[in-house]
Amino acid sequence: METKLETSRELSVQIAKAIRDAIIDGTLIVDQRLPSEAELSDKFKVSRPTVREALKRLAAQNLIRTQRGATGGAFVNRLRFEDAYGQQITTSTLLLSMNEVDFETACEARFTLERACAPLSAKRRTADHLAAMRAEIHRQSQPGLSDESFCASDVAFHRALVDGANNPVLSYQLAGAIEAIEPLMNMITFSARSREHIVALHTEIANAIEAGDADQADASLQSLASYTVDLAQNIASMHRKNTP
Amino acid sequence: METKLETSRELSVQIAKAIRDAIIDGTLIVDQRLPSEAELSDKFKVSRPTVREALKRLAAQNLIRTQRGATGGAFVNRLRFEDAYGQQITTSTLLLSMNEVDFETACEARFTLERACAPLSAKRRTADHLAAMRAEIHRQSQPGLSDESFCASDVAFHRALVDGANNPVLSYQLAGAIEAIEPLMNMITFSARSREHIVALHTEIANAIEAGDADQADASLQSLASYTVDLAQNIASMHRKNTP
DNA sequence: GAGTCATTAAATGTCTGACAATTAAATTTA
DNA sequence: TAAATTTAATTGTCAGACATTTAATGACTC
Repeated sequence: METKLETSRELSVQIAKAIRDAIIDGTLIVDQRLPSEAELSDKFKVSRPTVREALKRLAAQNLIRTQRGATGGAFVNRLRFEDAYGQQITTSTLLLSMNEVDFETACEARFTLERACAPLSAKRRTADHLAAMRAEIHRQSQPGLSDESFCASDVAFHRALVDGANNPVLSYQLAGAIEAIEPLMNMITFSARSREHIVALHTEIANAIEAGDADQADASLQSLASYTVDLAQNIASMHRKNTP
Repeated sequence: METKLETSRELSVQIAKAIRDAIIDGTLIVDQRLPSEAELSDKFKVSRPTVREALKRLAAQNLIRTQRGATGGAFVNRLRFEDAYGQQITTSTLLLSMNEVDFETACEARFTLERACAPLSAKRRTADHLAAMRAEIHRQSQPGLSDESFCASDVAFHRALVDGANNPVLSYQLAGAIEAIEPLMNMITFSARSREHIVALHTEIANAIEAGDADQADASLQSLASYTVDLAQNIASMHRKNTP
């Protein structure tokens, strides 16, 4: 582990950086135990609270985990895709809400990326992925489903589609794009008619994926994209009319 | 801000969660000042070090920033795309190195996503984006360029291509996919001949983007993708032969 | 009156030292 | 041998203090 620190910035930041770098460059490997807090404060010549603040920074990024007790300590975490998903989604959600990205932009990003996955999914999807998609379509057809549940099912459908590409990196990257948009989608009220239309398009997509027809899947996804944007624009314009 | 805390987990985790929730649900809005550490420790009935550990967790996620001095304190951060890029790239890099994703998978994800951006970029790129791409091509043609610099320029070229789509959400999502692969690419030694080939393909792509020819851009990207994978596989098999 | 400089107060950053809680290993005991 | 107990190491938490930074306040000079 590198002991050299810059000057000027906060100590806990510098220490966190030193440890993070050691993890990234492989000096500290997965599941390896870091020195105890007392040893670290010796090593870096700072007090224990300062070391602890640094460790908390790393823990917040899932880079380390800590265990109490005799054989306890801080251990380098194996970053798992599921952990990273969570971070991705939190960050993406905040980005979308705080930067006030408009729905159209977010939607375009989502469907652009998703269409890119469709050909791979058409080739590689397993029966499980297809079953998951069909199950969500079925759920979406239930009358009396709340708008939130409908949206949640929509997200699940699209994640199954992306997972069908059988590329964990793609799934990871897409998770942010697909899930982060859910809060925005939740502002839409889905009429019975629009739900019907969406379910029909989902069915088209599932059929195309089942048949291995990438072009058809792409076309249906494109329809769904433009329909979704239209829907949002209608809602927005109606909203503007009602609250001038 | 919600004061209710669960039991059983660490206090600093619970406090961080309470504040994070307040930020996400809008109770605390951007640039708003949090109570001082002393007030927070009163409010949550914990000591100041514990509050500080909680704040460091949030700072590590760029959710808050702190300022010292008279009017200082912790403020809710407006999460900016550039901040998020950094997080994305760190996480993606770690994921790739620790999960030992093979080059082919990472490469497939990258080029799949990038090809999705190309049509948008062909339509919307500004002169600046095009100039950036040409500049990187020029850099890549310089003899005596180190492999690291060649890779860095490669990344810059592809980021310019993606940025040309003029969709910040896309740029954000792609940043991880493109940058995280650089460490893997750095393990490749580029011969003069392979550099030449890559530069030629880059030129094809730039020309297609300039002409607004999405199909040609896609085709060239596809060539580049398979060439890159081949290159990596040759290196890998040579490596296996030399170190049996 | 305006501008410059010192003072002050509030806040975070850091340190010291202590105790509590937890956990695995070592030790003792039946 | 096996169960119970003790022990030691480590993180979690606390209290109080001092250092550092920063902006606002007030005093002084021109």
